[in-house]
Amino acid sequence: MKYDHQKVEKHWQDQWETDGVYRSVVDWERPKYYALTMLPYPSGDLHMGHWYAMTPSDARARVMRMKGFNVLFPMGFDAFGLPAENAAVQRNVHPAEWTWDNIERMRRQLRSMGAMFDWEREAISCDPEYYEWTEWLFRRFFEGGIAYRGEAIVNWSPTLQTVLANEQVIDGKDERTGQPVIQKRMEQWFFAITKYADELLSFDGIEWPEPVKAMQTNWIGRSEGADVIFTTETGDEITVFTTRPDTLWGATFMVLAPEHPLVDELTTDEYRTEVDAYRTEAAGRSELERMEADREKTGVFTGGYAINPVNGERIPVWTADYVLLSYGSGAIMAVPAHDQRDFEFARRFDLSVVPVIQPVGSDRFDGKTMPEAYVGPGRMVGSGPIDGVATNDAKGRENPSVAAAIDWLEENDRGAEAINYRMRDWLISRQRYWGGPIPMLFRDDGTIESEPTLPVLLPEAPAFTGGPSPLTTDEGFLATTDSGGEPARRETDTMDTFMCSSWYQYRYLSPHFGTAPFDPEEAAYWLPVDTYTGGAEHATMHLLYTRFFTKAMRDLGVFDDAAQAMRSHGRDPEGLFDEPMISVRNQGQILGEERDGDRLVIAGEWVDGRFVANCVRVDDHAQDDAGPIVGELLRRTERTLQVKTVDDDVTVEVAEDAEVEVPGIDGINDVTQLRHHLEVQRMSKSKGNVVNPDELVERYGADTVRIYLMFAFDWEKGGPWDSRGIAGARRFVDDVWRMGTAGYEPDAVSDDASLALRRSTHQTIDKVDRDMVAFKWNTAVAALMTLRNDLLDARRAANVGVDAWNEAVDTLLMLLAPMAPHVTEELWQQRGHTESIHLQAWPESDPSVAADQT
RNA sequence: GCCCGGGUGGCGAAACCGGUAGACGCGGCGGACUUAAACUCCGCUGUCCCUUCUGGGGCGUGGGGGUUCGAAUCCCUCCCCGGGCACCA
Repeated sequence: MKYDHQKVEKHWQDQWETDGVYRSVVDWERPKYYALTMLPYPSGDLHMGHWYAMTPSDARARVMRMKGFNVLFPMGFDAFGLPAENAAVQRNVHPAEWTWDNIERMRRQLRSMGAMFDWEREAISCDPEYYEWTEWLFRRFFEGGIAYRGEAIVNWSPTLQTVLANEQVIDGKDERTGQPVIQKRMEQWFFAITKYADELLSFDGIEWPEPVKAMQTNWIGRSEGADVIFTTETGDEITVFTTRPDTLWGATFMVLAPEHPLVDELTTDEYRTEVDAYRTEAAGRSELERMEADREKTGVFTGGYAINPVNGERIPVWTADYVLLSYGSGAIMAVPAHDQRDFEFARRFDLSVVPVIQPVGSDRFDGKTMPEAYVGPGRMVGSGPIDGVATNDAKGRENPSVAAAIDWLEENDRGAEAINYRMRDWLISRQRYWGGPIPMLFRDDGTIESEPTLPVLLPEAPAFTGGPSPLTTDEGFLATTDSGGEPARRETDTMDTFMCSSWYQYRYLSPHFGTAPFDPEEAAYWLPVDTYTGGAEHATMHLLYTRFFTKAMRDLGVFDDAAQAMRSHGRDPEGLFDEPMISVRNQGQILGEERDGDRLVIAGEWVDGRFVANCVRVDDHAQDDAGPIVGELLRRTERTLQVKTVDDDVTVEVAEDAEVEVPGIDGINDVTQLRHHLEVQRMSKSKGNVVNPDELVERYGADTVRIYLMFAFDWEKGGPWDSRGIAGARRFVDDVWRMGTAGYEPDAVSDDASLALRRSTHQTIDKVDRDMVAFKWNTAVAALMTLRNDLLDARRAANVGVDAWNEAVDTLLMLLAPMAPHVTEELWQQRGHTESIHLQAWPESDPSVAADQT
């Protein structure tokens, strides 16, 4: 009988739901395991990436369950956000309606996976019973001094009429829409994530991927050095941060960012016109231009002077846009002899260069002739009190010269040791409708208060135009009263959706709990999350924010009741609320299917028997006579292309300065884009290479899709989809089906053959167990396929005993159950077992059987 | 420029601690079944050379060098690909 996947999968999905097989309930008698996978945004349809991310996470959760853990594996939706508003504008449908429709469709698709989601824990961030508690956390953060109102130069998108976080701006453009972003000064709500910078730098006690830790460390950007106070001739103090206070004696000028408030004050009448012009120009310059590497330094003299606090020298103050207001104090001391940027600036504007480090064993630098800034070890010279002190490449106080300089600054009250971070406080205000309202109100006298009653519900909004948020004009929403009954106006901004997803792992515990963000009794048992799986693209934003949230919640006492409950159950809460997730695993990305090759039209000329191209164009519809060489790209190595033309394979060398045109890739292309275009295609609708999981599930079954996704790639790496390979996964399922359904009758039983099959069985247990724990799904499937092959051989020879055969088949089913839950359950029950295969104990290998025969 | 992760057959990949490179699958080739095709089944499949057809040998994990009895694996160096950060004081 042929395997009817549609019937079997439907049957078991219904049966499991009826039986409540996946309901997770607190049970202090059993060890817990909280498995979490990143919640999807309800964009419309579940795509292959969701399947790729979620099915191994589900398999892992199932393995842990068979190993005796009480497993929680919840699912929900990150449902606020801009796409819903865009849909409202484009299709005249309310964001709520669009979102809830999508959620309904995606729930159905998620069910077709056959995952062990506990749907009674489902949490949806746009549901009032969810965002009430996002608001509650905001209020708690406000009361606890974490949330504050501040003025900032923000990234304002004129297109979207909203402010964006630094993380959402790439190269001066909105990361999502690619629209330009300008700088604007506005009052906004911030979270003081920088208070936690040092704690966030520590990854003690958690097992996170090294690249994620490196990216977060990089992002936080801790630098050790000193704050030094300079005094201007106009009497203002300017504090500058420097990592090299030891080079202060070589500071020959100062530079302020063009936006720095003191620039105005310092500028003398003589230079006023020039400075104002420069500042206007700098303000108009896009972030992209300003960041452009290798750009020649620009700047102007303000006419003002400051006093170098270490030697009393009078040094000129310039303003230049290579100094950024957003880093440090927006002002620097410039030491051109020992900083390459300052050096370039000094040379350009003919400012003096005074070396204060002398490399051991070489001549003293001459400031007039040195060709570039010197950064390296040596001894301090011309540096007064720290003259002669050794200097090396170490950072901060580890470097003797830096330590000596800090000591001198502190003794003489001219500065102090300081630590600076690249990370800024988290700006959470969004001028949008479809988000959680910020629960704050403004009284007539300008004072601020948090909303006395939560939740603040989003009002029904009229038509969406894509302009400013409807909240700003909705009088019914705006007008309210403060705690004393006096009239007040509501905050119209909503919260960054990253806030919603920063604490959802806690709402999952008790999504309907009405008196706190989560039920302390549930939290006491389930927290923290044991394994979190998701994409590496969330390394710095989501994964940093959720760590910050957990630490802030801990400090504000949000976990106190849970800790109390833990103690009453005999579990020590010490350290359990410091980090949200013990271990994190990142999966790779599934790319679009590799195509045969692009058609290229190549122009150029023959040089010494090689064809050198000066123009290469990708055009899939090009005729054979469209150019000197027209054909399919076979291979590319560096600048050499193998091209298959109608009559021959031609080797083409692409000239260094050749023009390359690749459709769909903007900007200047070079020859590397050809390979990129050939092979590495993200799945996207515009490229027409999207593989729809629903169609595959219908044709091959969910189990086959799950097995193929786990088998065909190194999970942490991903790769291009190959539509042909899935047939092999289906053949495997069919073989398993036949072995599970057809009886086995041995012919001439041989003890050796029986033992060999048993050995294979127990070696497979070993291998699969190790691989599944290590998220090595591809080799786990390969091992199971090997056991399948051994079973096929055994059947053909009909020479193993029935016991060995049955042991092998049952083991194969149990080991496969986490990956292919439906077909294994069906076969398990057909083979006469009455309890669900998913409730069985994970097979254990007998080392004496598994041992290789010698 | 800096910081991560990679480079192994035609393709996806495997190789646990330095010990038979290429498991498993896809694709391909040959054969069986079929009127035919698909499905299914059997065999072969890194590469080159020799061969008495039984086998035998050379080469081979991006390039070059090193350590070692032995290197895909360790060290040095260079090249290439992917990702992140980038005038960060």
